Amino acid sequence: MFLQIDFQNGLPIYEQVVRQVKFAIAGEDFKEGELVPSVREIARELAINPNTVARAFRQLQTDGVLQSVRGTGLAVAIGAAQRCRKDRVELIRARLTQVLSEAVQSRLDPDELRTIVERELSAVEPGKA
Amino acid sequence: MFLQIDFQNGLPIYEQVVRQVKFAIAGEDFKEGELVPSVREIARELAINPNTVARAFRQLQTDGVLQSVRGTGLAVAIGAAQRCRKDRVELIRARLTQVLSEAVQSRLDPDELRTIVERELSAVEPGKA
Amino acid sequence: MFLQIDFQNGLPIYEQVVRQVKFAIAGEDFKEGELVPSVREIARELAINPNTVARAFRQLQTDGVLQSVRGTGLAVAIGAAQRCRKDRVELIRARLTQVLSEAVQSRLDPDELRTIVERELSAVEPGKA
Amino acid sequence: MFLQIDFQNGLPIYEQVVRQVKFAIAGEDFKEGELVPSVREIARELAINPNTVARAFRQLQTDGVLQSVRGTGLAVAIGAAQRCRKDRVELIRARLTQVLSEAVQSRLDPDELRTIVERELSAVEPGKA
DNA sequence: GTGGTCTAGACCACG
DNA sequence: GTGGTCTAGACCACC
Repeated sequence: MFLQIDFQNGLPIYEQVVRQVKFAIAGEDFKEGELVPSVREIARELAINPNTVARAFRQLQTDGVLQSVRGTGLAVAIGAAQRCRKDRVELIRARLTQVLSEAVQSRLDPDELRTIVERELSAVEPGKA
Repeated sequence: MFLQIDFQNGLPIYEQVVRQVKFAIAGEDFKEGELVPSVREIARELAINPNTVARAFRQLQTDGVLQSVRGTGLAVAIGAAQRCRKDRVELIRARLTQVLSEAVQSRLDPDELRTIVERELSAVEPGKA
Repeated sequence: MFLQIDFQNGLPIYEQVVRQVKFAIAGEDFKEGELVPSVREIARELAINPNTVARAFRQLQTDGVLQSVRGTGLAVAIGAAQRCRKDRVELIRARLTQVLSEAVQSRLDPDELRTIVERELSAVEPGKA
Repeated sequence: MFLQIDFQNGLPIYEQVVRQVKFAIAGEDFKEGELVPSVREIARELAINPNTVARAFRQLQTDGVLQSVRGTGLAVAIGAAQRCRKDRVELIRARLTQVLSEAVQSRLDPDELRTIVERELSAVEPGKA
Protein backbone atom coordinates (compact mmCIF):
# COMPACT_ATOMS: atom_id res chain seq x y z
CA MET A 1 0.00 0.00 0.00
CA PHE A 2 1.04 3.58 -0.66
CA LEU A 3 -0.24 5.34 2.42
CA GLN A 4 1.49 5.81 5.72
CA ILE A 5 0.27 7.62 8.78
CA ASP A 6 2.37 9.42 11.36
CA PHE A 7 0.35 9.36 14.57
CA GLN A 8 2.87 11.57 16.37
CA ASN A 9 3.25 14.74 14.34
CA GLY A 10 -0.01 16.32 15.39
CA LEU A 11 -1.41 16.55 11.88
CA PRO A 12 -4.96 15.19 11.77
CA ILE A 13 -5.04 11.66 10.41
CA TYR A 14 -7.75 12.49 7.90
CA GLU A 15 -5.59 15.30 6.50
CA GLN A 16 -2.61 13.04 6.13
CA VAL A 17 -4.83 10.65 4.18
CA VAL A 18 -6.07 13.50 1.98
CA ARG A 19 -2.54 14.65 1.19
CA GLN A 20 -1.19 11.22 0.54
CA VAL A 21 -4.05 10.23 -1.73
CA LYS A 22 -3.53 13.43 -3.70
CA PHE A 23 0.16 12.71 -3.90
CA ALA A 24 -0.53 9.13 -5.02
CA ILE A 25 -2.84 10.45 -7.74
CA ALA A 26 -0.28 13.04 -8.80
CA GLY A 27 2.27 10.22 -9.11
CA GLU A 28 -0.30 8.02 -10.96
CA ASP A 29 -0.25 5.32 -8.33
CA PHE A 30 -4.02 5.78 -8.55
CA LYS A 31 -5.05 6.34 -12.17
CA GLU A 32 -7.84 8.54 -13.46
CA GLY A 33 -11.17 6.81 -13.85
CA GLU A 34 -10.14 3.82 -11.76
CA LEU A 35 -11.44 2.96 -8.31
CA VAL A 36 -9.39 3.74 -5.25
CA PRO A 37 -9.28 1.12 -2.50
CA SER A 38 -12.43 0.99 -0.41
CA VAL A 39 -12.87 2.96 2.79
CA ARG A 40 -12.94 -0.24 4.78
CA GLU A 41 -9.83 -1.63 3.12
CA ILE A 42 -7.77 1.48 3.76
CA ALA A 43 -9.06 1.69 7.31
CA ARG A 44 -8.01 -1.92 7.91
CA GLU A 45 -4.64 -1.36 6.25
CA LEU A 46 -3.79 1.73 8.29
CA ALA A 47 -5.46 0.41 11.45
CA ILE A 48 -7.64 3.49 11.79
CA ASN A 49 -11.38 4.01 12.00
CA PRO A 50 -13.36 3.77 8.74
CA ASN A 51 -15.08 7.05 9.62
CA THR A 52 -11.73 8.80 9.55
CA VAL A 53 -11.00 7.49 6.09
CA ALA A 54 -14.53 8.38 5.00
CA ARG A 55 -13.97 11.92 6.18
CA ALA A 56 -10.79 12.17 4.13
CA PHE A 57 -12.61 10.79 1.09
CA ARG A 58 -15.45 13.27 1.57
CA GLN A 59 -12.86 16.03 1.54
CA LEU A 60 -11.33 14.60 -1.62
CA GLN A 61 -14.75 14.63 -3.23
CA THR A 62 -15.39 18.28 -2.41
CA ASP A 63 -11.90 18.97 -3.76
CA GLY A 64 -13.03 17.34 -7.02
CA VAL A 65 -10.36 14.66 -6.82
CA LEU A 66 -12.61 11.66 -6.24
CA GLN A 67 -16.06 10.85 -7.57
CA SER A 68 -18.57 8.56 -5.95
CA VAL A 69 -19.83 5.69 -8.11
CA ARG A 70 -23.00 4.47 -6.44
CA GLY A 71 -22.72 1.12 -4.77
CA THR A 72 -19.40 0.52 -6.41
CA GLY A 73 -16.80 2.74 -4.83
CA LEU A 74 -14.90 5.96 -5.34
CA ALA A 75 -13.12 6.73 -8.59
CA VAL A 76 -10.34 9.16 -9.38
CA ALA A 77 -11.88 12.11 -11.24
CA ILE A 78 -10.82 13.01 -14.75
CA GLY A 79 -8.18 15.72 -14.63
CA ALA A 80 -7.40 15.00 -11.00
CA ALA A 81 -3.80 13.97 -11.62
CA GLN A 82 -2.87 17.26 -13.21
CA ARG A 83 -4.75 19.25 -10.58
CA CYS A 84 -3.08 17.37 -7.73
CA ARG A 85 0.34 18.01 -9.22
CA LYS A 86 -0.45 21.68 -9.64
CA ASP A 87 -1.86 22.03 -6.12
CA ARG A 88 1.22 20.50 -4.61
CA VAL A 89 3.55 22.77 -6.55
CA GLU A 90 1.55 25.83 -5.54
CA LEU A 91 1.57 24.81 -1.89
CA ILE A 92 5.32 24.32 -1.83
CA ARG A 93 5.96 27.54 -3.70
CA ALA A 94 3.88 29.46 -1.17
CA ARG A 95 5.65 27.89 1.80
CA LEU A 96 9.06 28.55 0.30
CA THR A 97 8.21 32.17 -0.32
CA GLN A 98 6.96 32.58 3.21
CA VAL A 99 9.89 31.00 4.99
CA LEU A 100 12.31 33.02 2.90
CA SER A 101 10.44 36.18 3.71
CA GLU A 102 10.74 35.38 7.41
CA ALA A 103 14.42 34.56 7.00
CA VAL A 104 15.06 37.91 5.40
CA GLN A 105 13.07 39.63 8.11
CA SER A 106 15.24 37.93 10.75
CA ARG A 107 18.36 39.16 8.96
CA LEU A 108 19.75 35.73 8.18
CA ASP A 109 22.81 35.89 5.99
CA PRO A 110 21.66 35.68 2.34
CA ASP A 111 24.72 33.69 1.37
CA GLU A 112 24.01 31.14 4.06
CA LEU A 113 20.48 30.77 2.68
CA ARG A 114 21.90 30.23 -0.79
CA THR A 115 24.18 27.55 0.60
CA ILE A 116 21.24 25.69 2.12
CA VAL A 117 19.33 25.93 -1.14
CA GLU A 118 22.20 24.65 -3.24
CA ARG A 119 22.90 21.81 -0.84
CA GLU A 120 19.34 20.52 -1.32
CA LEU A 121 19.27 21.12 -5.06
CA SER A 122 22.58 19.43 -5.67
CA ALA A 123 20.98 16.14 -4.63
CA VAL A 124 18.77 16.26 -7.69
CA GLU A 125 21.20 17.86 -10.15
CA PRO A 126 24.37 15.88 -9.61
CA GLY A 127 25.69 16.59 -13.08
CA LYS A 128 25.14 20.36 -13.02
CA ALA A 129 28.34 22.32 -13.57
CA MET B 1 3.54 48.47 21.16
CA PHE B 2 5.45 45.87 19.17
CA LEU B 3 3.02 43.00 19.19
CA GLN B 4 0.30 42.21 16.72
CA ILE B 5 -2.12 39.31 16.66
CA ASP B 6 -3.60 37.70 13.59
CA PHE B 7 -6.87 36.09 14.62
CA GLN B 8 -7.37 34.50 11.23
CA ASN B 9 -4.31 32.44 10.47
CA GLY B 10 -5.09 29.57 12.79
CA LEU B 11 -1.94 29.90 14.88
CA PRO B 12 -2.75 29.80 18.60
CA ILE B 13 -2.81 33.31 19.98
CA TYR B 14 -0.60 32.42 22.94
CA GLU B 15 1.98 31.07 20.54
CA GLN B 16 1.90 34.23 18.47
CA VAL B 17 2.56 36.15 21.68
CA VAL B 18 5.45 33.84 22.58
CA ARG B 19 7.05 34.23 19.17
CA GLN B 20 6.64 37.95 19.02
CA VAL B 21 8.03 38.51 22.50
CA LYS B 22 11.03 36.39 21.56
CA PHE B 23 11.40 38.36 18.36
CA ALA B 24 11.16 41.64 20.28
CA ILE B 25 13.86 40.41 22.65
CA ALA B 26 16.04 39.29 19.75
CA GLY B 27 15.69 42.75 18.25
CA GLU B 28 16.37 44.35 21.67
CA ASP B 29 12.99 46.06 21.81
CA PHE B 30 12.89 44.44 25.26
CA LYS B 31 16.34 44.65 26.84
CA GLU B 32 17.96 42.07 29.10
CA GLY B 33 17.31 42.61 32.78
CA GLU B 34 14.46 45.03 32.20
CA LEU B 35 10.82 44.33 32.98
CA VAL B 36 8.40 43.42 30.23
CA PRO B 37 4.92 44.96 30.31
CA SER B 38 2.46 43.31 32.68
CA VAL B 39 0.05 40.59 31.65
CA ARG B 40 -2.89 42.95 32.14
CA GLU B 41 -1.32 45.70 30.05
CA ILE B 42 -0.53 43.44 27.13
CA ALA B 43 -3.94 41.82 27.30
CA ARG B 44 -5.61 45.22 27.21
CA GLU B 45 -3.40 46.40 24.37
CA LEU B 46 -4.06 43.35 22.20
CA ALA B 47 -7.71 42.99 23.27
CA ILE B 48 -7.20 39.37 24.18
CA ASN B 49 -7.86 37.32 27.29
CA PRO B 50 -5.34 37.85 30.13
CA ASN B 51 -5.27 34.09 30.59
CA THR B 52 -3.87 33.82 27.09
CA VAL B 53 -1.08 36.28 27.85
CA ALA B 54 -0.37 34.52 31.12
CA ARG B 55 -0.05 31.25 29.27
CA ALA B 56 2.42 32.78 26.83
CA PHE B 57 4.48 34.18 29.71
CA ARG B 58 4.48 30.79 31.43
CA GLN B 59 5.85 29.32 28.22
CA LEU B 60 8.48 32.06 28.01
CA GLN B 61 9.57 31.29 31.57
CA THR B 62 9.95 27.57 30.86
CA ASP B 63 11.93 28.56 27.77
CA GLY B 64 14.22 30.57 30.07
CA VAL B 65 13.52 33.80 28.24
CA LEU B 66 11.70 35.55 31.06
CA GLN B 67 12.43 35.43 34.76
CA SER B 68 10.02 36.18 37.57
CA VAL B 69 11.14 39.05 39.82
CA ARG B 70 9.34 38.50 43.11
CA GLY B 71 6.59 41.00 43.67
CA THR B 72 7.65 43.13 40.75
CA GLY B 73 6.95 41.38 37.44
CA LEU B 74 8.75 39.50 34.74
CA ALA B 75 12.17 40.47 33.44
CA VAL B 76 14.09 39.49 30.34
CA ALA B 77 16.65 36.85 31.35
CA ILE B 78 20.35 37.47 30.88
CA GLY B 79 21.52 35.93 27.63
CA ALA B 80 17.97 35.75 26.33
CA ALA B 81 18.60 38.07 23.40
CA GLN B 82 21.28 35.90 21.91
CA ARG B 83 19.35 32.71 22.55
CA CYS B 84 16.21 34.13 20.90
CA ARG B 85 18.16 35.12 17.84
CA LYS B 86 19.74 31.69 17.63
CA ASP B 87 16.42 29.86 18.14
CA ARG B 88 14.78 31.82 15.40
CA VAL B 89 17.59 31.22 12.98
CA GLU B 90 17.61 27.51 13.74
CA LEU B 91 13.85 27.29 13.28
CA ILE B 92 13.93 29.03 9.95
CA ARG B 93 16.89 27.04 8.74
CA ALA B 94 15.09 23.79 9.58
CA ARG B 95 11.91 24.87 7.83
CA LEU B 96 13.78 26.00 4.76
CA THR B 97 15.62 22.71 4.55
CA GLN B 98 12.37 20.79 4.89
CA VAL B 99 10.39 22.68 2.29
CA LEU B 100 13.25 22.44 -0.16
CA SER B 101 13.47 18.73 0.43
CA GLU B 102 9.77 18.39 -0.34
CA ALA B 103 10.12 20.58 -3.40
CA VAL B 104 12.90 18.37 -4.73
CA GLN B 105 10.83 15.27 -3.97
CA SER B 106 7.95 16.75 -6.00
CA ARG B 107 10.31 17.38 -8.90
CA LEU B 108 9.89 21.14 -8.96
CA ASP B 109 12.23 22.83 -11.39
CA PRO B 110 15.45 23.75 -9.51
CA ASP B 111 15.88 26.91 -11.54
CA GLU B 112 12.40 28.05 -10.64
CA LEU B 113 13.24 27.51 -6.98
CA ARG B 114 16.39 29.59 -7.39
CA THR B 115 14.32 32.33 -8.96
CA ILE B 116 11.99 32.43 -5.97
CA VAL B 117 14.95 32.53 -3.61
CA GLU B 118 16.67 35.36 -5.44
CA ARG B 119 13.46 37.35 -5.68
CA GLU B 120 13.15 37.33 -1.89
CA LEU B 121 16.82 37.95 -1.22
CA SER B 122 17.05 40.85 -3.65
CA ALA B 123 14.71 42.81 -1.39
CA VAL B 124 17.37 42.88 1.32
CA GLU B 125 20.47 43.21 -0.85
CA PRO B 126 19.54 46.04 -3.19
CA GLY B 127 23.16 47.04 -3.73
CA LYS B 128 24.47 43.58 -4.55
CA ALA B 129 25.95 43.38 -8.03
CA MET C 1 -32.99 1.91 -27.39
CA PHE C 2 -34.91 4.61 -25.54
CA LEU C 3 -33.22 4.51 -22.16
CA GLN C 4 -30.22 6.44 -20.99
CA ILE C 5 -28.54 6.41 -17.61
CA ASP C 6 -26.77 9.32 -15.96
CA PHE C 7 -24.25 7.87 -13.54
CA GLN C 8 -23.31 11.27 -12.18
CA ASN C 9 -26.49 12.92 -10.97
CA GLY C 10 -26.89 10.89 -7.82
CA LEU C 11 -30.30 9.47 -8.70
CA PRO C 12 -30.41 5.72 -8.09
CA ILE C 13 -29.92 3.87 -11.34
CA TYR C 14 -32.89 1.57 -10.76
CA GLU C 15 -35.09 4.63 -10.28
CA GLN C 16 -33.86 6.17 -13.49
CA VAL C 17 -34.80 2.94 -15.24
CA VAL C 18 -38.25 2.97 -13.62
CA ARG C 19 -38.90 6.55 -14.67
CA GLN C 20 -37.68 6.10 -18.19
CA VAL C 21 -39.67 2.92 -18.74
CA LYS C 22 -42.77 4.74 -17.49
CA PHE C 23 -41.97 7.64 -19.76
CA ALA C 24 -41.49 5.28 -22.72
CA ILE C 25 -44.87 3.70 -21.97
CA ALA C 26 -46.51 7.11 -21.63
CA GLY C 27 -45.11 8.02 -25.04
CA GLU C 28 -46.19 4.62 -26.43
CA ASP C 29 -42.67 3.58 -27.29
CA PHE C 30 -43.68 0.44 -25.38
CA LYS C 31 -47.28 -0.41 -26.27
CA GLU C 32 -49.89 -1.94 -23.97
CA GLY C 33 -49.99 -5.71 -24.02
CA GLU C 34 -46.63 -6.04 -25.75
CA LEU C 35 -43.49 -7.45 -24.12
CA VAL C 36 -40.76 -5.14 -22.89
CA PRO C 37 -37.13 -6.16 -23.56
CA SER C 38 -35.70 -8.73 -21.17
CA VAL C 39 -33.76 -7.85 -18.05
CA ARG C 40 -30.59 -9.22 -19.59
CA GLU C 41 -31.01 -7.28 -22.80
CA ILE C 42 -31.57 -3.98 -21.07
CA ALA C 43 -28.71 -4.61 -18.67
CA ARG C 44 -26.37 -5.32 -21.56
CA GLU C 45 -27.60 -2.29 -23.49
CA LEU C 46 -27.11 0.11 -20.58
CA ALA C 47 -23.98 -1.62 -19.28
CA ILE C 48 -25.42 -1.92 -15.80
CA ASN C 49 -25.94 -4.77 -13.39
CA PRO C 50 -28.88 -7.09 -14.26
CA ASN C 51 -29.83 -7.01 -10.59
CA THR C 52 -30.43 -3.30 -10.95
CA VAL C 53 -32.73 -3.79 -13.93
CA ALA C 54 -34.54 -6.59 -12.12
CA ARG C 55 -35.11 -4.28 -9.20
CA ALA C 56 -36.57 -1.63 -11.49
CA PHE C 57 -38.89 -4.20 -13.08
CA ARG C 58 -40.00 -5.41 -9.66
CA GLN C 59 -40.89 -1.82 -8.84
CA LEU C 60 -42.76 -1.46 -12.13
CA GLN C 61 -44.76 -4.58 -11.32
CA THR C 62 -45.77 -3.29 -7.88
CA ASP C 63 -46.72 -0.04 -9.59
CA GLY C 64 -49.01 -2.07 -11.87
CA VAL C 65 -47.23 -0.89 -14.99
CA LEU C 66 -45.76 -4.22 -16.00
CA GLN C 67 -47.34 -7.67 -15.73
CA SER C 68 -45.54 -10.97 -15.65
CA VAL C 69 -46.51 -13.32 -18.49
CA ARG C 70 -45.64 -16.78 -17.23
CA GLY C 71 -42.65 -18.26 -18.98
CA THR C 72 -42.53 -15.48 -21.53
CA GLY C 73 -41.49 -12.18 -20.00
CA LEU C 74 -42.97 -8.92 -18.83
CA ALA C 75 -45.71 -7.10 -20.69
CA VAL C 76 -47.02 -3.57 -20.45
CA ALA C 77 -50.24 -3.67 -18.43
CA ILE C 78 -53.56 -2.57 -19.92
CA GLY C 79 -54.24 1.04 -18.97
CA ALA C 80 -50.61 1.61 -18.09
CA ALA C 81 -50.03 4.27 -20.73
CA GLN C 82 -52.72 6.55 -19.39
CA ARG C 83 -51.68 5.95 -15.78
CA CYS C 84 -48.03 6.73 -16.57
CA ARG C 85 -48.97 9.95 -18.27
CA LYS C 86 -51.13 10.94 -15.31
CA ASP C 87 -48.46 10.01 -12.73
CA ARG C 88 -45.88 12.06 -14.51
CA VAL C 89 -48.14 15.06 -14.81
CA GLU C 90 -49.05 14.85 -11.14
CA LEU C 91 -45.40 14.59 -10.13
CA ILE C 92 -44.39 17.59 -12.18
CA ARG C 93 -47.35 19.63 -11.02
CA ALA C 94 -46.43 18.93 -7.38
CA ARG C 95 -42.79 19.84 -7.92
CA LEU C 96 -43.71 23.02 -9.74
CA THR C 97 -46.03 24.06 -6.96
CA GLN C 98 -43.38 23.38 -4.36
CA VAL C 99 -40.53 25.23 -6.04
CA LEU C 100 -42.79 28.21 -6.67
CA SER C 101 -43.85 28.20 -3.05
CA GLU C 102 -40.20 28.28 -1.99
CA ALA C 103 -39.45 31.00 -4.50
CA VAL C 104 -42.23 33.15 -3.10
CA GLN C 105 -41.02 32.45 0.43
CA SER C 106 -37.53 33.64 -0.58
CA ARG C 107 -39.03 36.83 -2.00
CA LEU C 108 -37.90 36.27 -5.57
CA ASP C 109 -39.27 38.82 -7.96
CA PRO C 110 -42.59 37.50 -9.36
CA ASP C 111 -41.94 39.09 -12.72
CA GLU C 112 -38.59 37.38 -12.98
CA LEU C 113 -40.32 34.07 -12.26
CA ARG C 114 -42.83 34.78 -15.01
CA THR C 115 -39.98 35.50 -17.38
CA ILE C 116 -38.40 32.12 -16.66
CA VAL C 117 -41.73 30.40 -17.15
CA GLU C 118 -42.42 32.11 -20.47
CA ARG C 119 -38.93 31.43 -21.73
CA GLU C 120 -39.47 27.69 -21.26
CA LEU C 121 -43.03 27.69 -22.60
CA SER C 122 -42.15 29.66 -25.70
CA ALA C 123 -40.04 26.72 -26.86
CA VAL C 124 -43.18 24.60 -27.22
CA GLU C 125 -45.61 27.31 -28.39
CA PRO C 126 -43.68 28.99 -31.18
CA GLY C 127 -46.85 30.13 -32.96
CA LYS C 128 -48.53 31.69 -29.93
CA ALA C 129 -49.14 35.39 -30.34
CA MET D 1 -34.75 29.03 17.95
CA PHE D 2 -34.87 29.28 14.17
CA LEU D 3 -34.02 25.75 13.12
CA GLN D 4 -36.34 22.84 12.63
CA ILE D 5 -35.51 19.34 11.50
CA ASP D 6 -37.73 16.99 9.56
CA PHE D 7 -36.57 13.49 10.43
CA GLN D 8 -38.93 11.90 7.91
CA ASN D 9 -38.18 13.43 4.54
CA GLY D 10 -34.98 11.52 3.91
CA LEU D 11 -32.81 14.61 3.61
CA PRO D 12 -29.68 14.23 5.74
CA ILE D 13 -30.01 16.09 9.02
CA TYR D 14 -26.67 17.83 8.56
CA GLU D 15 -27.84 19.16 5.20
CA GLN D 16 -31.05 20.47 6.66
CA VAL D 17 -28.98 22.30 9.27
CA VAL D 18 -26.71 23.72 6.56
CA ARG D 19 -29.63 25.01 4.54
CA GLN D 20 -31.49 26.46 7.47
CA VAL D 21 -28.44 28.23 8.84
CA LYS D 22 -27.81 29.73 5.40
CA PHE D 23 -31.44 30.78 5.23
CA ALA D 24 -31.25 32.29 8.72
CA ILE D 25 -28.15 34.24 7.67
CA ALA D 26 -29.83 35.37 4.47
CA GLY D 27 -32.72 36.63 6.56
CA GLU D 28 -30.33 38.24 9.07
CA ASP D 29 -31.52 36.15 11.96
CA PHE D 30 -27.80 35.52 12.38
CA LYS D 31 -25.88 38.72 11.67
CA GLU D 32 -22.47 39.07 10.05
CA GLY D 33 -19.57 39.05 12.46
CA GLU D 34 -21.63 37.71 15.33
CA LEU D 35 -21.35 34.26 16.85
CA VAL D 36 -23.86 31.59 15.96
CA PRO D 37 -25.13 29.36 18.78
CA SER D 38 -22.63 26.73 19.87
CA VAL D 39 -22.56 23.25 18.42
CA ARG D 40 -23.62 21.82 21.74
CA GLU D 41 -26.47 24.26 22.17
CA ILE D 42 -27.94 23.57 18.76
CA ALA D 43 -27.49 19.84 19.25
CA ARG D 44 -29.36 20.06 22.55
CA GLU D 45 -32.08 22.24 21.04
CA LEU D 46 -32.71 19.94 18.08
CA ALA D 47 -32.13 16.77 20.11
CA ILE D 48 -29.51 15.50 17.68
CA ASN D 49 -25.89 14.46 18.07
CA PRO D 50 -23.31 17.26 18.39
CA ASN D 51 -21.22 15.55 15.74
CA THR D 52 -24.02 16.01 13.25
CA VAL D 53 -24.18 19.72 13.97
CA ALA D 54 -20.39 19.91 13.82
CA ARG D 55 -20.48 18.32 10.39
CA ALA D 56 -22.98 20.90 9.18
CA PHE D 57 -20.82 23.70 10.59
CA ARG D 58 -17.73 22.26 8.92
CA GLN D 59 -19.63 22.37 5.64
CA LEU D 60 -20.65 25.97 6.33
CA GLN D 61 -17.01 26.83 6.92
CA THR D 62 -15.86 25.35 3.62
CA ASP D 63 -18.74 27.23 2.01
CA GLY D 64 -17.23 30.41 3.49
CA VAL D 65 -20.37 31.17 5.47
CA LEU D 66 -18.96 30.64 8.96
CA GLN D 67 -15.54 31.37 10.40
CA SER D 68 -13.98 29.67 13.38
CA VAL D 69 -12.88 31.98 16.20
CA ARG D 70 -10.47 29.91 18.27
CA GLY D 71 -11.79 28.86 21.62
CA THR D 72 -14.73 31.19 21.26
CA GLY D 73 -17.11 29.81 18.69
CA LEU D 74 -18.15 30.21 15.09
CA ALA D 75 -18.93 33.60 13.58
CA VAL D 76 -20.90 34.53 10.49
CA ALA D 77 -18.41 35.56 7.80
CA ILE D 78 -18.44 39.02 6.30
CA GLY D 79 -20.42 39.01 3.09
CA ALA D 80 -22.15 35.76 3.99
CA ALA D 81 -25.65 37.26 4.08
CA GLN D 82 -25.49 38.45 0.50
CA ARG D 83 -23.90 35.22 -0.69
CA CYS D 84 -26.54 33.11 1.05
CA ARG D 85 -29.32 35.12 -0.52
CA LYS D 86 -27.73 34.80 -3.95
CA ASP D 87 -27.11 31.06 -3.58
CA ARG D 88 -30.71 30.46 -2.64
CA VAL D 89 -32.04 32.45 -5.56
CA GLU D 90 -29.75 30.62 -7.97
CA LEU D 91 -30.80 27.26 -6.60
CA ILE D 92 -34.48 28.00 -6.95
CA ARG D 93 -34.06 29.47 -10.40
CA ALA D 94 -32.26 26.32 -11.55
CA ARG D 95 -34.91 24.03 -10.11
CA LEU D 96 -37.71 26.05 -11.64
CA THR D 97 -36.08 25.97 -15.04
CA GLN D 98 -35.58 22.24 -14.80
CA VAL D 99 -39.09 21.31 -13.73
CA LEU D 100 -40.55 23.52 -16.43
CA SER D 101 -38.33 21.92 -19.01
CA GLU D 102 -39.60 18.49 -17.91
CA ALA D 103 -43.16 19.75 -17.94
CA VAL D 104 -42.80 20.93 -21.51
CA GLN D 105 -41.16 17.65 -22.47
CA SER D 106 -44.14 15.78 -21.00
CA ARG D 107 -46.51 17.93 -23.07
CA LEU D 108 -48.32 19.46 -20.11
CA ASP D 109 -50.74 22.16 -21.14
CA PRO D 110 -48.88 25.50 -21.07
CA ASP D 111 -51.97 27.32 -19.88
CA GLU D 112 -52.36 24.94 -16.96
CA LEU D 113 -48.76 25.65 -16.00
CA ARG D 114 -49.44 29.38 -16.14
CA THR D 115 -52.44 28.86 -13.89
CA ILE D 116 -50.32 27.08 -11.29
CA VAL D 117 -47.74 29.84 -11.46
CA GLU D 118 -50.26 32.62 -11.03
CA ARG D 119 -51.99 30.83 -8.16
CA GLU D 120 -48.72 30.79 -6.21
CA LEU D 121 -47.71 34.30 -7.16
CA SER D 122 -51.08 35.79 -6.29
CA ALA D 123 -50.39 34.93 -2.65
CA VAL D 124 -47.57 37.45 -2.57
CA GLU D 125 -49.03 40.08 -4.90
CA PRO D 126 -52.58 40.47 -3.58
CA GLY D 127 -52.92 43.99 -4.93
CA LYS D 128 -51.71 43.24 -8.46
CA ALA D 129 -54.30 44.06 -11.11
C1' DG E 1 -19.67 -5.88 -1.33
C1' DT E 2 -19.82 -0.34 -1.57
C1' DG E 3 -20.30 4.56 0.41
C1' DG E 4 -23.38 7.60 3.45
C1' DT E 5 -25.48 8.94 7.72
C1' DC E 6 -26.09 9.08 12.57
C1' DT E 7 -25.20 8.20 17.47
C1' DA E 8 -22.48 7.88 21.63
C1' DG E 9 -18.72 8.94 24.09
C1' DA E 10 -13.95 10.11 24.64
C1' DC E 11 -9.86 13.33 24.47
C1' DC E 12 -7.49 17.49 23.03
C1' DA E 13 -6.09 22.51 22.47
C1' DC E 14 -7.68 27.02 23.05
C1' DG E 15 -9.53 31.32 25.45
C1' DG F 1 -16.87 27.29 28.02
C1' DT F 2 -15.59 26.58 22.73
C1' DG F 3 -14.61 23.76 18.35
C1' DG F 4 -11.76 19.71 16.45
C1' DT F 5 -10.50 14.95 16.13
C1' DC F 6 -10.99 10.13 16.66
C1' DT F 7 -13.16 5.71 17.82
C1' DA F 8 -16.78 2.29 17.96
C1' DG F 9 -20.71 0.51 16.32
C1' DA F 10 -25.12 0.80 14.15
C1' DC F 11 -28.37 1.22 10.06
C1' DC F 12 -29.40 2.51 5.36
C1' DA F 13 -29.61 2.47 0.11
C1' DC F 14 -27.39 0.84 -3.73
C1' DC F 15 -25.04 -2.45 -7.07
